[in-house]
Amino acid sequence: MWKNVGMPTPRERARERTLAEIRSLAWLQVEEVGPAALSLRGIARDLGVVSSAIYRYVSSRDDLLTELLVAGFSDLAEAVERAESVVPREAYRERWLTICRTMRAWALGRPAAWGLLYGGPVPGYNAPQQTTAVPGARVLLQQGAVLIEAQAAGRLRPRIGPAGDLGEVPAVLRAELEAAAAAFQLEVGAELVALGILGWTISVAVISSEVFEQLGPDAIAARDQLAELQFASAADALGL
Amino acid sequence: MWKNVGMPTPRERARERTLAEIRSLAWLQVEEVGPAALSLRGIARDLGVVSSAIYRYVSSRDDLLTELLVAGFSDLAEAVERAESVVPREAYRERWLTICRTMRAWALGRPAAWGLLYGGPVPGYNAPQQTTAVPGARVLLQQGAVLIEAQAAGRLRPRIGPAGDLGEVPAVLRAELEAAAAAFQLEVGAELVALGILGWTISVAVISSEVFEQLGPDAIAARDQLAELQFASAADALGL
DNA sequence: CAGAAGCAAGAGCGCCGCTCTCAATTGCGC
DNA sequence: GCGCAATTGAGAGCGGCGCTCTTGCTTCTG
Repeated sequence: MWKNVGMPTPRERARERTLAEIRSLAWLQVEEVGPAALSLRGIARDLGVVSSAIYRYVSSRDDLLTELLVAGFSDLAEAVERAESVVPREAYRERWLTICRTMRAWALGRPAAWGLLYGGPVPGYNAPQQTTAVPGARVLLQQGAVLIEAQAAGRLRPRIGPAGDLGEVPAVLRAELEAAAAAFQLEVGAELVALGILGWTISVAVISSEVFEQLGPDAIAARDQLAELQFASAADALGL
Repeated sequence: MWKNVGMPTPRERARERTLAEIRSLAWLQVEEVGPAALSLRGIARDLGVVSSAIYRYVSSRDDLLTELLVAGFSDLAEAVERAESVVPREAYRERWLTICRTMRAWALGRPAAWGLLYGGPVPGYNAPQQTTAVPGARVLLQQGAVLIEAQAAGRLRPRIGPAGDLGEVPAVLRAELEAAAAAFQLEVGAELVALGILGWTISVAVISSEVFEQLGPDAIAARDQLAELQFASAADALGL
Protein backbone atom coordinates (compact mmCIF):
# COMPACT_ATOMS: atom_id res chain seq x y z
CA MET A 1 0.00 0.00 0.00
CA TRP A 2 2.12 2.84 1.27
CA LYS A 3 5.74 2.15 0.82
CA ASN A 4 8.55 4.14 2.39
CA VAL A 5 6.40 5.98 4.85
CA GLY A 6 8.44 8.83 6.24
CA MET A 7 11.51 7.60 4.48
CA PRO A 8 12.62 10.31 2.09
CA THR A 9 13.46 9.35 -1.44
CA PRO A 10 16.86 10.36 -2.79
CA ARG A 11 15.14 13.15 -4.69
CA GLU A 12 13.55 14.50 -1.57
CA ARG A 13 16.85 14.34 0.21
CA ALA A 14 18.60 16.24 -2.54
CA ARG A 15 15.82 18.80 -2.60
CA GLU A 16 16.03 19.27 1.13
CA ARG A 17 19.77 19.76 0.98
CA THR A 18 19.43 22.37 -1.72
CA LEU A 19 16.72 24.14 0.24
CA ALA A 20 18.88 24.17 3.34
CA GLU A 21 21.74 25.62 1.35
CA ILE A 22 19.47 28.30 -0.05
CA ARG A 23 18.29 29.24 3.42
CA SER A 24 21.82 29.39 4.68
CA LEU A 25 23.00 31.54 1.79
CA ALA A 26 19.96 33.75 2.30
CA TRP A 27 20.93 34.36 5.92
CA LEU A 28 24.46 35.18 4.87
CA GLN A 29 23.14 37.69 2.40
CA VAL A 30 20.79 39.22 4.93
CA GLU A 31 23.66 39.66 7.35
CA GLU A 32 25.80 41.20 4.65
CA VAL A 33 23.50 43.54 2.80
CA GLY A 34 20.36 43.74 4.89
CA PRO A 35 16.96 42.18 4.46
CA ALA A 36 15.68 44.62 1.86
CA ALA A 37 18.58 43.87 -0.46
CA LEU A 38 18.11 40.14 -0.32
CA SER A 39 18.49 38.98 -3.90
CA LEU A 40 17.40 35.67 -5.36
CA ARG A 41 19.76 36.17 -8.25
CA GLY A 42 22.57 36.60 -5.78
CA ILE A 43 21.68 33.39 -4.02
CA ALA A 44 21.56 31.63 -7.38
CA ARG A 45 25.03 32.92 -8.15
CA ASP A 46 26.40 31.75 -4.83
CA LEU A 47 24.73 28.44 -5.43
CA GLY A 48 26.40 28.17 -8.83
CA VAL A 49 23.15 27.93 -10.67
CA VAL A 50 21.28 30.02 -13.19
CA SER A 51 18.87 32.53 -11.72
CA SER A 52 15.65 30.97 -12.87
CA ALA A 53 16.50 27.66 -11.25
CA ILE A 54 15.96 29.18 -7.81
CA TYR A 55 12.26 29.28 -8.48
CA ARG A 56 12.13 25.49 -8.30
CA TYR A 57 12.76 25.91 -4.59
CA VAL A 58 11.23 29.18 -3.45
CA SER A 59 8.11 30.58 -4.95
CA SER A 60 9.13 34.20 -4.62
CA ARG A 61 11.44 36.57 -2.85
CA ASP A 62 8.69 37.54 -0.45
CA ASP A 63 8.13 33.91 0.34
CA LEU A 64 11.75 33.42 1.24
CA LEU A 65 11.65 36.56 3.33
CA THR A 66 8.68 35.26 5.26
CA GLU A 67 10.43 31.99 5.87
CA LEU A 68 13.47 33.81 7.22
CA LEU A 69 11.22 35.97 9.35
CA VAL A 70 9.55 33.09 11.18
CA ALA A 71 12.86 31.25 11.45
CA GLY A 72 14.37 34.35 13.00
CA PHE A 73 11.55 34.82 15.47
CA SER A 74 11.74 31.19 16.45
CA ASP A 75 15.48 31.21 16.86
CA LEU A 76 15.36 34.29 19.03
CA ALA A 77 12.50 32.89 21.09
CA GLU A 78 14.36 29.65 21.66
CA ALA A 79 17.51 31.42 22.72
CA VAL A 80 15.50 33.49 25.16
CA GLU A 81 13.62 30.51 26.53
CA ARG A 82 16.83 28.57 27.00
CA ALA A 83 18.50 31.39 28.88
CA GLU A 84 15.51 32.30 30.98
CA SER A 85 14.73 28.75 32.00
CA VAL A 86 17.88 28.42 34.08
CA VAL A 87 17.29 31.36 36.37
CA PRO A 88 15.37 30.67 39.58
CA ARG A 89 11.64 30.98 39.09
CA GLU A 90 11.12 33.42 41.91
CA ALA A 91 13.94 35.74 40.82
CA TYR A 92 11.51 37.78 38.76
CA ARG A 93 13.69 40.77 38.12
CA GLU A 94 16.59 38.59 37.09
CA ARG A 95 14.36 36.60 34.79
CA TRP A 96 13.15 39.75 33.06
CA LEU A 97 16.67 41.13 32.79
CA THR A 98 17.92 37.82 31.45
CA ILE A 99 15.32 37.93 28.70
CA CYS A 100 16.42 41.43 27.76
CA ARG A 101 20.10 40.57 27.85
CA THR A 102 19.58 37.52 25.73
CA MET A 103 17.60 39.49 23.20
CA ARG A 104 20.38 42.04 23.05
CA ALA A 105 23.10 39.44 22.67
CA TRP A 106 21.17 37.79 19.87
CA ALA A 107 20.65 41.13 18.15
CA LEU A 108 24.31 42.12 18.41
CA GLY A 109 25.32 38.72 17.05
CA ARG A 110 23.14 39.05 13.96
CA PRO A 111 22.19 42.68 13.60
CA ALA A 112 20.63 42.38 10.17
CA ALA A 113 18.43 39.57 11.40
CA TRP A 114 17.28 41.82 14.20
CA GLY A 115 16.58 44.43 11.56
CA LEU A 116 14.47 41.95 9.68
CA LEU A 117 12.42 41.16 12.76
CA TYR A 118 12.10 44.57 14.39
CA GLY A 119 13.37 47.11 11.92
CA GLY A 120 11.23 49.23 9.69
CA PRO A 121 9.22 47.48 7.06
CA VAL A 122 11.01 46.02 4.08
CA PRO A 123 9.80 48.01 1.07
CA GLY A 124 7.31 46.21 -1.07
CA TYR A 125 7.08 43.37 1.39
CA ASN A 126 4.19 42.83 3.74
CA ALA A 127 4.68 40.12 6.28
CA PRO A 128 1.71 37.78 6.26
CA GLN A 129 0.30 38.39 9.71
CA GLN A 130 -1.19 34.93 9.87
CA THR A 131 2.17 33.27 9.52
CA THR A 132 4.35 35.54 11.57
CA ALA A 133 2.08 36.60 14.42
CA VAL A 134 2.50 33.55 16.63
CA PRO A 135 6.28 33.17 16.43
CA GLY A 136 6.60 36.92 16.71
CA ALA A 137 4.70 37.02 19.97
CA ARG A 138 6.70 34.36 21.77
CA VAL A 139 9.30 36.62 23.35
CA LEU A 140 6.71 39.19 24.28
CA LEU A 141 4.71 36.48 26.03
CA GLN A 142 7.83 35.28 27.77
CA GLN A 143 8.32 38.72 29.22
CA GLY A 144 4.66 38.95 30.07
CA ALA A 145 4.75 35.67 31.94
CA VAL A 146 7.39 37.04 34.28
CA LEU A 147 5.24 40.05 35.07
CA ILE A 148 2.17 37.90 35.62
CA GLU A 149 3.98 35.54 37.95
CA ALA A 150 5.60 38.37 39.81
CA GLN A 151 2.26 40.01 40.34
CA ALA A 152 0.70 36.77 41.50
CA ALA A 153 3.51 36.46 44.03
CA GLY A 154 2.94 40.02 45.17
CA ARG A 155 6.38 40.97 43.99
CA LEU A 156 5.40 43.58 41.44
CA ARG A 157 5.46 47.20 42.59
CA PRO A 158 5.21 49.38 39.49
CA ARG A 159 6.63 52.84 39.95
CA ILE A 160 4.51 54.48 37.33
CA GLY A 161 1.08 56.03 37.62
CA PRO A 162 0.08 58.95 39.81
CA ALA A 163 0.75 57.06 43.00
CA GLY A 164 2.86 54.22 41.77
CA ASP A 165 -0.29 52.31 40.99
CA LEU A 166 -0.24 52.25 37.19
CA GLY A 167 -2.88 54.93 37.01
CA GLU A 168 -6.15 54.12 35.41
CA VAL A 169 -6.74 52.78 31.95
CA PRO A 170 -9.59 54.38 29.97
CA ALA A 171 -12.55 52.06 29.47
CA VAL A 172 -12.20 51.57 25.72
CA LEU A 173 -8.56 50.75 25.95
CA ARG A 174 -9.12 48.58 29.00
CA ALA A 175 -11.58 46.39 27.13
CA GLU A 176 -9.24 46.04 24.23
CA LEU A 177 -6.20 45.16 26.27
CA GLU A 178 -8.09 42.54 28.23
CA ALA A 179 -9.44 41.08 25.02
CA ALA A 180 -5.93 40.94 23.62
CA ALA A 181 -4.77 39.05 26.69
CA ALA A 182 -7.74 36.73 26.47
CA ALA A 183 -6.75 35.87 22.90
CA PHE A 184 -3.69 34.23 24.41
CA GLN A 185 -5.74 32.50 27.13
CA LEU A 186 -4.49 34.95 29.70
CA GLU A 187 -6.69 36.44 32.33
CA VAL A 188 -4.91 39.54 33.42
CA GLY A 189 -5.93 43.10 34.10
CA ALA A 190 -5.55 45.82 31.52
CA GLU A 191 -3.01 47.59 33.71
CA LEU A 192 -0.71 44.62 33.62
CA VAL A 193 -1.07 44.26 29.86
CA ALA A 194 -0.22 47.91 29.45
CA LEU A 195 2.76 47.43 31.71
CA GLY A 196 3.86 44.44 29.68
CA ILE A 197 3.60 46.34 26.41
CA LEU A 198 5.58 49.21 27.89
CA GLY A 199 8.31 46.89 29.07
CA TRP A 200 8.41 45.16 25.73
CA THR A 201 8.52 48.41 23.82
CA ILE A 202 11.35 49.72 25.94
CA SER A 203 13.45 46.60 25.69
CA VAL A 204 13.08 46.39 21.93
CA ALA A 205 13.83 50.09 21.63
CA VAL A 206 16.97 49.96 23.74
CA ILE A 207 18.31 47.18 21.57
CA SER A 208 17.22 48.72 18.28
CA SER A 209 18.74 52.07 19.04
CA GLU A 210 22.03 50.34 19.68
CA VAL A 211 21.89 47.96 16.73
CA PHE A 212 20.74 50.59 14.26
CA GLU A 213 23.18 53.11 15.65
CA GLN A 214 20.49 55.70 15.96
CA LEU A 215 22.55 57.83 18.26
CA GLY A 216 25.27 57.78 15.65
CA PRO A 217 27.99 55.24 15.01
CA ASP A 218 30.40 54.77 17.85
CA ALA A 219 28.45 57.31 19.83
CA ILE A 220 28.90 55.27 22.95
CA ALA A 221 31.86 53.04 23.60
CA ALA A 222 30.51 51.76 26.90
CA ARG A 223 27.55 50.21 25.10
CA ASP A 224 27.25 47.30 27.46
CA GLN A 225 27.03 49.53 30.48
CA LEU A 226 24.48 51.81 28.88
CA ALA A 227 22.27 48.91 27.85
CA GLU A 228 22.53 47.38 31.29
CA LEU A 229 21.61 50.68 32.88
CA GLN A 230 18.61 51.10 30.65
CA PHE A 231 17.36 47.58 31.23
CA ALA A 232 17.74 48.10 34.96
CA SER A 233 15.87 51.39 34.76
CA ALA A 234 13.08 49.72 32.87
CA ALA A 235 12.89 46.94 35.43
CA ASP A 236 12.74 49.59 38.15
CA ALA A 237 9.90 51.35 36.40
CA LEU A 238 8.01 48.13 35.87
CA GLY A 239 8.43 47.42 39.57
CA LEU A 240 10.35 44.20 39.36
CA MET B 1 32.53 94.38 -10.67
CA TRP B 2 29.95 91.96 -9.28
CA LYS B 3 26.67 92.30 -10.90
CA ASN B 4 23.45 90.78 -9.69
CA VAL B 5 24.69 89.89 -6.26
CA GLY B 6 22.14 87.60 -4.67
CA MET B 7 19.79 88.14 -7.55
CA PRO B 8 19.23 84.81 -9.22
CA THR B 9 19.53 84.64 -12.96
CA PRO B 10 16.60 83.20 -14.90
CA ARG B 11 18.56 80.00 -15.31
CA GLU B 12 19.11 79.68 -11.61
CA ARG B 13 15.46 80.35 -10.98
CA ALA B 14 14.40 77.64 -13.40
CA ARG B 15 16.87 75.25 -11.92
CA GLU B 16 15.60 75.95 -8.44
CA ARG B 17 12.03 75.36 -9.51
CA THR B 18 12.91 72.02 -11.06
CA LEU B 19 14.83 71.04 -7.95
CA ALA B 20 11.88 71.92 -5.75
CA GLU B 21 9.61 69.84 -7.94
CA ILE B 22 12.00 66.92 -7.72
CA ARG B 23 12.09 67.15 -3.95
CA SER B 24 8.34 67.30 -3.77
CA LEU B 25 7.91 64.31 -6.06
CA ALA B 26 10.51 62.46 -4.03
CA TRP B 27 8.51 62.99 -0.84
CA LEU B 28 5.39 61.77 -2.56
CA GLN B 29 7.22 58.65 -3.62
CA VAL B 30 8.66 58.07 -0.18
CA GLU B 31 5.21 58.30 1.33
CA GLU B 32 3.83 55.93 -1.25
CA VAL B 33 6.41 53.21 -1.51
CA GLY B 34 8.79 53.78 1.34
CA PRO B 35 12.28 55.25 1.45
CA ALA B 36 14.10 52.18 0.24
CA ALA B 37 12.03 52.03 -2.91
CA LEU B 38 12.68 55.64 -3.85
CA SER B 39 13.37 55.59 -7.56
CA LEU B 40 15.04 58.31 -9.58
CA ARG B 41 13.56 56.83 -12.74
CA GLY B 42 10.14 57.11 -11.18
CA ILE B 43 10.72 60.74 -10.33
CA ALA B 44 11.88 61.37 -13.87
CA ARG B 45 8.70 59.77 -15.18
CA ASP B 46 6.52 61.89 -12.93
CA LEU B 47 8.50 64.90 -14.03
CA GLY B 48 7.88 64.02 -17.65
CA VAL B 49 11.53 63.79 -18.45
CA VAL B 50 13.89 61.08 -19.56
CA SER B 51 15.62 59.21 -16.74
CA SER B 52 19.13 60.44 -17.38
CA ALA B 53 18.06 64.08 -17.18
CA ILE B 54 17.51 63.73 -13.44
CA TYR B 55 21.23 63.53 -12.93
CA ARG B 56 21.54 67.16 -13.97
CA TYR B 57 19.86 67.98 -10.67
CA VAL B 58 20.78 65.29 -8.19
CA SER B 59 24.10 63.56 -8.17
CA SER B 60 22.83 60.22 -7.00
CA ARG B 61 19.97 58.45 -5.31
CA ASP B 62 21.88 58.41 -2.03
CA ASP B 63 22.38 62.11 -2.31
CA LEU B 64 18.69 62.72 -2.70
CA LEU B 65 18.00 60.40 0.21
CA THR B 66 20.37 62.38 2.40
CA GLU B 67 18.71 65.60 1.41
CA LEU B 68 15.31 64.19 2.31
CA LEU B 69 16.71 62.90 5.58
CA VAL B 70 17.99 66.30 6.63
CA ALA B 71 14.80 67.99 5.49
CA GLY B 72 12.73 65.46 7.42
CA PHE B 73 14.70 65.94 10.63
CA SER B 74 14.41 69.68 10.31
CA ASP B 75 10.71 69.63 9.57
CA LEU B 76 10.04 67.41 12.55
CA ALA B 77 12.22 69.51 14.80
CA GLU B 78 10.46 72.68 13.74
CA ALA B 79 7.04 71.20 14.32
CA VAL B 80 8.14 70.12 17.78
CA GLU B 81 9.69 73.45 18.60
CA ARG B 82 6.60 75.30 17.47
CA ALA B 83 4.29 73.16 19.56
CA GLU B 84 6.48 73.10 22.63
CA SER B 85 7.11 76.81 22.65
CA VAL B 86 3.51 77.66 23.49
CA VAL B 87 3.24 75.62 26.68
CA PRO B 88 4.17 77.40 29.90
CA ARG B 89 7.86 77.13 30.66
CA GLU B 90 7.42 75.76 34.12
CA ALA B 91 4.92 73.07 33.07
CA TYR B 92 7.74 70.61 32.56
CA ARG B 93 5.70 67.47 32.34
CA GLU B 94 3.34 69.06 29.85
CA ARG B 95 6.25 70.30 27.80
CA TRP B 96 7.74 66.83 27.59
CA LEU B 97 4.39 65.26 26.77
CA THR B 98 3.76 67.91 24.12
CA ILE B 99 7.03 67.05 22.45
CA CYS B 100 6.08 63.38 22.40
CA ARG B 101 2.58 64.05 21.13
CA THR B 102 3.86 66.30 18.39
CA MET B 103 6.39 63.72 17.32
CA ARG B 104 3.65 61.12 17.21
CA ALA B 105 1.28 63.34 15.22
CA TRP B 106 4.03 64.09 12.74
CA ALA B 107 4.85 60.40 12.42
CA LEU B 108 1.24 59.38 11.91
CA GLY B 109 0.85 62.10 9.29
CA ARG B 110 3.81 60.94 7.26
CA PRO B 111 4.64 57.42 8.37
CA ALA B 112 7.13 56.71 5.62
CA ALA B 113 9.02 59.85 6.48
CA TRP B 114 9.20 58.66 10.07
CA GLY B 115 10.48 55.37 8.71
CA LEU B 116 13.18 57.22 6.83
CA LEU B 117 14.30 59.05 9.97
CA TYR B 118 13.95 56.36 12.60
CA GLY B 119 13.31 53.10 10.82
CA GLY B 120 15.88 50.50 10.11
CA PRO B 121 18.67 51.46 7.77
CA VAL B 122 17.87 51.78 4.08
CA PRO B 123 19.80 48.98 2.37
CA GLY B 124 22.91 50.05 0.60
CA TYR B 125 22.57 53.54 1.97
CA ASN B 126 24.70 54.94 4.74
CA ALA B 127 23.61 58.29 6.02
CA PRO B 128 26.60 60.63 6.15
CA GLN B 129 26.88 61.23 9.86
CA GLN B 130 28.46 64.59 9.34
CA THR B 131 25.45 65.93 7.52
CA THR B 132 22.65 64.34 9.45
CA ALA B 133 23.92 64.35 13.02
CA VAL B 134 23.06 67.91 13.92
CA PRO B 135 19.52 68.06 12.52
CA GLY B 136 18.94 64.57 13.88
CA ALA B 137 19.79 65.62 17.39
CA ARG B 138 17.48 68.61 17.58
CA VAL B 139 14.42 66.86 18.97
CA LEU B 140 16.49 64.86 21.40
CA LEU B 141 18.02 68.07 22.67
CA GLN B 142 14.60 69.63 22.95
CA GLN B 143 13.53 66.80 25.23
CA GLY B 144 16.76 67.05 27.13
CA ALA B 145 16.29 70.75 27.74
CA VAL B 146 13.02 70.07 29.51
CA LEU B 147 14.69 67.58 31.82
CA ILE B 148 17.54 69.94 32.53
CA GLU B 149 15.27 72.84 33.34
CA ALA B 150 13.03 70.65 35.45
CA GLN B 151 15.99 69.44 37.43
CA ALA B 152 17.28 72.95 37.89
CA ALA B 153 13.88 73.92 39.23
CA GLY B 154 13.91 70.97 41.58
CA ARG B 155 10.93 69.51 39.83
CA LEU B 156 12.48 66.27 38.65
CA ARG B 157 11.91 63.24 40.83
CA PRO B 158 12.94 60.18 38.82
CA ARG B 159 11.28 57.00 39.96
CA ILE B 160 13.99 54.70 38.75
CA GLY B 161 17.12 53.53 40.49
CA PRO B 162 17.30 51.52 43.71
CA ALA B 163 15.78 54.29 45.76
CA GLY B 164 14.26 56.49 43.12
CA ASP B 165 17.60 58.20 42.74
CA LEU B 166 18.70 57.04 39.29
CA GLY B 167 21.15 54.61 40.80
CA GLU B 168 24.77 55.02 40.02
CA VAL B 169 26.39 55.19 36.64
CA PRO B 170 29.62 53.19 36.22
CA ALA B 171 32.69 55.35 35.88
CA VAL B 172 33.51 54.59 32.25
CA LEU B 173 29.99 55.25 31.11
CA ARG B 174 29.75 58.32 33.32
CA ALA B 175 32.74 59.90 31.65
CA GLU B 176 31.38 59.18 28.23
CA LEU B 177 27.93 60.51 28.90
CA GLU B 178 29.28 63.70 30.37
CA ALA B 179 31.58 64.13 27.42
CA ALA B 180 28.66 63.63 25.07
CA ALA B 181 26.74 66.34 26.87
CA ALA B 182 29.76 68.62 26.80
CA ALA B 183 29.91 68.22 23.03
CA PHE B 184 26.63 70.11 22.97
CA GLN B 185 27.87 72.72 25.44
CA LEU B 186 25.80 71.18 28.20
CA GLU B 187 27.05 70.73 31.70
CA VAL B 188 24.88 68.04 33.13
CA GLY B 189 25.46 64.97 35.20
CA ALA B 190 25.73 61.55 33.66
CA GLU B 191 22.59 60.44 35.44
CA LEU B 192 20.56 63.10 33.73
CA VAL B 193 22.03 62.26 30.35
CA ALA B 194 21.14 58.63 30.90
CA LEU B 195 17.65 59.65 31.90
CA GLY B 196 17.34 61.76 28.78
CA ILE B 197 18.47 58.95 26.54
CA LEU B 198 16.02 56.62 28.20
CA GLY B 199 13.15 59.04 27.71
CA TRP B 200 14.14 59.61 24.12
CA THR B 201 14.42 55.91 23.41
CA ILE B 202 11.03 55.22 24.91
CA SER B 203 9.26 57.98 23.07
CA VAL B 204 10.72 57.00 19.72
CA ALA B 205 9.90 53.38 20.40
CA VAL B 206 6.30 54.01 21.36
CA ILE B 207 5.79 55.89 18.12
CA SER B 208 7.72 53.44 15.96
CA SER B 209 5.87 50.42 17.28
CA GLU B 210 2.63 52.11 16.35
CA VAL B 211 3.73 53.43 12.97
CA PHE B 212 5.42 50.20 11.93
CA GLU B 213 2.55 48.14 13.29
CA GLN B 214 4.94 45.95 15.19
CA LEU B 215 2.18 44.55 17.35
CA GLY B 216 0.34 43.61 14.19
CA PRO B 217 -1.92 45.68 12.00
CA ASP B 218 -5.05 46.93 13.71
CA ALA B 219 -3.89 45.24 16.87
CA ILE B 220 -5.12 48.15 18.89
CA ALA B 221 -8.03 50.33 17.90
CA ALA B 222 -7.64 52.67 20.85
CA ARG B 223 -4.22 53.69 19.60
CA ASP B 224 -4.47 57.22 20.87
CA GLN B 225 -5.25 56.10 24.37
CA LEU B 226 -2.46 53.55 24.40
CA ALA B 227 0.09 56.05 23.19
CA GLU B 228 -1.08 58.60 25.71
CA LEU B 229 -0.85 56.04 28.49
CA GLN B 230 2.66 55.06 27.48
CA PHE B 231 3.85 58.64 27.24
CA ALA B 232 2.37 59.32 30.65
CA SER B 233 4.05 56.24 32.08
CA ALA B 234 7.36 57.34 30.66
CA ALA B 235 6.93 60.81 32.12
CA ASP B 236 6.14 59.19 35.46
CA ALA B 237 9.27 57.10 35.30
CA LEU B 238 11.39 60.08 34.33
CA GLY B 239 9.96 61.90 37.31
CA LEU B 240 8.33 64.80 35.52
C1' DC C 1 12.34 -0.11 -20.14
C1' DA C 2 9.11 3.42 -21.24
C1' DG C 3 6.97 7.20 -19.38
C1' DA C 4 6.42 10.61 -15.96
C1' DA C 5 8.23 13.72 -12.87
C1' DG C 6 11.68 16.82 -11.57
C1' DC C 7 15.20 19.81 -12.88
C1' DA C 8 18.63 23.32 -14.93
C1' DA C 9 19.33 26.35 -18.60
C1' DG C 10 18.38 30.13 -21.63
C1' DA C 11 15.90 33.82 -23.49
C1' DG C 12 13.08 37.49 -22.45
C1' DC C 13 10.08 41.27 -20.06
C1' DG C 14 10.07 45.32 -17.42
C1' DC C 15 12.13 47.54 -13.66
C1' DC C 16 16.34 49.84 -11.29
C1' DG C 17 20.92 53.24 -10.84
C1' DC C 18 24.09 55.30 -13.46
C1' DT C 19 27.24 56.85 -17.58
C1' DC C 20 28.34 58.77 -21.94
C1' DT C 21 27.56 61.08 -26.19
C1' DC C 22 25.17 64.26 -28.98
C1' DA C 23 22.21 67.80 -30.35
C1' DA C 24 19.40 71.70 -29.14
C1' DT C 25 18.26 75.51 -26.59
C1' DT C 26 19.09 79.51 -23.99
C1' DG C 27 20.86 83.22 -21.71
C1' DC C 28 25.35 85.71 -21.10
C1' DG C 29 29.01 88.94 -22.26
C1' DC C 30 30.49 91.64 -25.66
C1' DG D 1 21.81 92.41 -31.22
C1' DC D 2 24.52 88.56 -31.74
C1' DG D 3 27.85 84.84 -31.48
C1' DC D 4 29.48 81.67 -28.26
C1' DA D 5 29.54 78.82 -24.41
C1' DA D 6 27.24 76.89 -20.77
C1' DT D 7 23.26 74.32 -19.58
C1' DT D 8 19.96 71.10 -20.64
C1' DG D 9 17.33 66.96 -22.45
C1' DA D 10 17.32 62.89 -25.24
C1' DG D 11 19.00 58.41 -26.45
C1' DA D 12 21.58 54.39 -26.16
C1' DG D 13 23.76 51.35 -23.23
C1' DC D 14 25.84 48.63 -19.02
C1' DG D 15 24.94 45.60 -15.35
C1' DG D 16 21.73 44.40 -11.84
C1' DC D 17 17.01 43.04 -10.08
C1' DG D 18 12.34 39.73 -9.81
C1' DC D 19 9.92 36.77 -12.38
C1' DT D 20 7.99 33.78 -16.49
C1' DC D 21 8.10 30.52 -20.13
C1' DT D 22 10.00 27.17 -23.16
C1' DT D 23 13.31 23.66 -24.06
C1' DG D 24 15.77 19.89 -23.40
C1' DC D 25 18.09 16.59 -20.06
C1' DT D 26 18.30 13.51 -16.05
C1' DT D 27 16.43 10.43 -12.78
C1' DC D 28 13.25 7.94 -10.46
C1' DT D 29 9.07 4.82 -10.86
C1' DG D 30 5.64 1.75 -12.29
